[in-house]
Amino acid sequence: MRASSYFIPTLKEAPAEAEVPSHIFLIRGGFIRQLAAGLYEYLPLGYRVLKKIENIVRKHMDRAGALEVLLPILTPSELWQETGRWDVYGKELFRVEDRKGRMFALGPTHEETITDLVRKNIRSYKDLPKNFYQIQTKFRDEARPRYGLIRGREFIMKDAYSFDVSEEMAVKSYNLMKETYRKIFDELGLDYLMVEADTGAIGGKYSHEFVVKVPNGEAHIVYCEKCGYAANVEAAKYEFELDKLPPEEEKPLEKVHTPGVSSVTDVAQFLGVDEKKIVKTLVYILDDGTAVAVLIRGDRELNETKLINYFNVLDAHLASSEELEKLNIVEGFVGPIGLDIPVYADISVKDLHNFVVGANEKDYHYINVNIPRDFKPVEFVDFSTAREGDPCPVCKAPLKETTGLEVGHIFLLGTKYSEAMKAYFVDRDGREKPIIMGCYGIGVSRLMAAAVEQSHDENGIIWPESIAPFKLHILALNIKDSQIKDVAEQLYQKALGMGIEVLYDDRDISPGAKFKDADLIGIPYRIVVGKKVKEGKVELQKRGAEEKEEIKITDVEGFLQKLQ
RNA sequence: CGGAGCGUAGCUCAGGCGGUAGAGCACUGGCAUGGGGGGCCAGAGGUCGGCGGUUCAAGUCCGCUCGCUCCGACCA
Repeated sequence: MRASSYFIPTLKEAPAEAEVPSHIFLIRGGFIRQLAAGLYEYLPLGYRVLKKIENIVRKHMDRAGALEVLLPILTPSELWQETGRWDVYGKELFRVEDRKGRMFALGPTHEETITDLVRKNIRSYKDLPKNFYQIQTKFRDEARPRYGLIRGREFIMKDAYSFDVSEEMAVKSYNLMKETYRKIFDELGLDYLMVEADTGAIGGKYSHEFVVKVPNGEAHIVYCEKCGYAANVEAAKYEFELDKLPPEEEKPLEKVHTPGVSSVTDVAQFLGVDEKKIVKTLVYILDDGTAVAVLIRGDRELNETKLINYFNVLDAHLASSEELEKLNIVEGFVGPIGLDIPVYADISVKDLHNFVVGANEKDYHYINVNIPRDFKPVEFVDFSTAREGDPCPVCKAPLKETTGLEVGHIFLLGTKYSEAMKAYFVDRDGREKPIIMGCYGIGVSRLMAAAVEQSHDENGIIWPESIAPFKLHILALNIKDSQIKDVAEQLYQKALGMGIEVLYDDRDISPGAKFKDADLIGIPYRIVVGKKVKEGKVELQKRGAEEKEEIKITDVEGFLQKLQ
């Protein structure tokens, strides 16, 4: 491709709204442009990258035996009503009405549609297993689209759905996808982790996320370097035993005056005790309106996902001042003793002795509290958020913490959708049974951003070879110099003839501008044709590497062969 | 959805004290040049987000509205 007839509108300055490297460089490099919040246009260069990512995903999905389909983006509301998600999915669902008043959703994901297809066309165990996938534009009316391609309202996703006759077979399908995902992300050249995850609103039995390690990522991950355990903090466990305080003789319960002192730090300081001996009492309101108290040691953070899962609700929130008042609970001095609502305790409170809690009375705390002498929680549950340094739940080595960008998520769904939508098959024994499902997503357009987040420098993008828009960039530094032009032209034709994807910068602009653009665009290999042609030499460079290498023009062919 | 900020040339931004709009870069033509966004000359480009109000006069003041961004909540 000749740069002079191509379309790469690079920018010297980043648009004011771009904050993160992938957003800045994809816009500056002429890969994408923004149309509206969360909506992006893929320009020729950007679309080349996107297609490369798609094709790598497609190749590995096909090899795994998955069957590519294309489902309508518009999905009738009736299907969403069947699974209850028309209401549950909430405002994130883009809803549209046709001229007859029938409601549709712009598909944010396609469990309903594919399950409908399968229930209408699969009747027997002989038709299973099957795994259908598609690569398609998805729509989610995000409350807050941000960071360019990382969180858009319209984005490209690969979504796959497996259908099996038994849980055992479904696990096999799930594991096959797990391996397939590894191959995909390996080939994309990304540094990623596969982590245990929470299933969230999609539901199901268990799930794993694939997370690209980037600074300031949205996903918080803990992982163990020793045994390989890794999990999203939403789902992460840790081995609490190692962090327990030593046993103590029980002292008599005492109420102490603590005027205006209510935060853990303040109470610990005021009473001169370790934060680990202060127990926080958090009042949560579940989505059915029930209030529960949850105790957790002062140095630990509560994990709302664990709480929501334990109580098997869709949502829960910390009680507001008004809600506390209605319950007759004294804000800032809440404690388990004499509380009228059910009290649950995090495992961090188990075997804790002579600790401090609020006295349910303004400006008072109890000290030397002991279980079960002074109160008895309904149950001890793991409610706390794992963090760096906590012992690994598998091997007890200290956990590490990192942030990342979720680029893939796989779920073993079980029968959630097949039962709701009556997707049954007739088994070998002649009985009708629900199909066991799994679903598997990859954020294709987000991967483009993830690759840039992970691979760039201050001058621009450094594309992994597998997804670079072109493999080779030829710069003719002075196109008016006929010798330079002839040599560059020759090399370009030769590369084209060898089937190498090459971008030839034949524009009549200054050398500096060409170098800057080349760095910004980030094509892996570069041949610079300049003054040295007079000595029969050109320069080779690899994007991201400092060194330049001068080689004889006659030797370029050998270099090109390596790029084929 | 709560909080905050910003909308002036293609991009980055100035002008804010009311008096008919500017810079740098980009763009067009010309000249000189050619190894890291370089120089000189000339030019084109704007209903100052929109609607309404105050005023002799509004980019500037007031009200409403739309859009974009950031923090948080939320998020397969």
